[in-house]
Amino acid sequence: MTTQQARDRSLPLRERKKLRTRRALADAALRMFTENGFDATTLEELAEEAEVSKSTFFRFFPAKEAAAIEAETELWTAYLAALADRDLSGPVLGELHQTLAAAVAGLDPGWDERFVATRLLVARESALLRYVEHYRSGIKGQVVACLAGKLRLDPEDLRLPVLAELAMTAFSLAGRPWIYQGGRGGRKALLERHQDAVKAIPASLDLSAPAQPARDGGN
Amino acid sequence: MTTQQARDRSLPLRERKKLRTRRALADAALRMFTENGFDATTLEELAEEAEVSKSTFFRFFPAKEAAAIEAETELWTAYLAALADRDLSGPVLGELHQTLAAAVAGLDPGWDERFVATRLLVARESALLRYVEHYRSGIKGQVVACLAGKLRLDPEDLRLPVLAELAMTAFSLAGRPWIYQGGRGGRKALLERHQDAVKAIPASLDLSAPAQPARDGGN
DNA sequence: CCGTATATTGACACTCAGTCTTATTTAAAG
DNA sequence: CTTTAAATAAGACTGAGTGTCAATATACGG
Repeated sequence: MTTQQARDRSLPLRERKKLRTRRALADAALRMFTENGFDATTLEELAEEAEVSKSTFFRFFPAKEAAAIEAETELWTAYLAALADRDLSGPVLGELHQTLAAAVAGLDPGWDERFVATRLLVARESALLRYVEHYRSGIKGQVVACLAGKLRLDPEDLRLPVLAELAMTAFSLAGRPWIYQGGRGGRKALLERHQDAVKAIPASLDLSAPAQPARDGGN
Repeated sequence: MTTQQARDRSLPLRERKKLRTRRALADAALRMFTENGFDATTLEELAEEAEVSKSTFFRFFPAKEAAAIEAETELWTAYLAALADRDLSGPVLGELHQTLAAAVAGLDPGWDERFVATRLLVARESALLRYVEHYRSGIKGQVVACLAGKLRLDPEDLRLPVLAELAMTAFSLAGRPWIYQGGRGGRKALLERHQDAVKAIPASLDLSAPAQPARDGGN
């Protein structure tokens, strides 16, 4: 289901075991939270499912929520790595868009399915939504720092967080309808939606209200 | 320190008491979390400081974090109210900017000071940061819904969340340096910074990297 | 193959946020 | 003053998250 590198002979036995445990916990979390609900699933049950103790769980994940969003984590980790490697040239928003697209293209074959399941779960469980928002905000901060370094700009330059925000927002918004269709069309379809969302950004700034709206309530 | 309407004779006694209790809890939270740290302050101590029981605390606030960010809550509540009342005409981003400025202008005289203290605390305590991020995200959703109604657009229109995000991001970014100067210049200075941040939005989209950067590492 | 240093783990105790129930108090209305 | 409805205090209870310690498994040098 997850990355197949757990049988990789290149890694020492100890590391392979750790990877397997981590995957077992993440898979169990996604499945059990989806089936029984986040609150109704206790950590002990989850740990027992993966045949480890509660203490071991916390050696792999900093919180109950974290185990459920591995697919999200893989995505943004790949994004940050791709960004660090990239030579930027031309409009930065476009570069961020391409970087994210490249990161998505390089993910595990099974990632699509897990990502859809993860985001459906997150949309249902507010505790997870909160956690993901905070996680993405941390990523955004790292993107800003990376960009400031590459572009030799003041890290306080307001344009950087705006761009980082827009790039991530566009992707997340693009993902929403894709997810509710069960990921139809695979990640190729996701990237097309992402493209559209990026185009919607300058269009947003041009959005105007009619000069004199009918004034009959509105909201 | 907080709103002075607690002695307002127009309100029934019971309501006045509730307001006083709420303020006592919010003030105690801001002060105690700042002095002793968020984790080191238990709910029982906080409740005892305000001379109520733990159960009462949870009748006023949904979480320990919520009591510390009343100033933030007042701001965005006023923003939503101002937006609901407003007739939109012209570029929407500019309208959101003006709406927020009007909301800030209408807040309590003591709000500035509490807001500075709140945001300094939030920046220090990651649990509070997480909570605020989630709170603002909920506000953003309400802004999108309100805009969709007023502009008669599909609530799924990607431009709406982008605009809502940009308006809030601009304000929060503008607030950062203002806060670290202790709110120097009052809310007038804050609104000037806000103005600059809004201007930085279209400038962000134009930001380009040099065609061939020196390629010497960067980050 | 064996013994030792070093991670990794399980078991357990502990704190505290948050929920729930019940009995008591207090404001408002008649 | 009495009745009614709301607010509150007190305290039991659940479960997440932390810290400690002993047991166990792994890597590694001989």
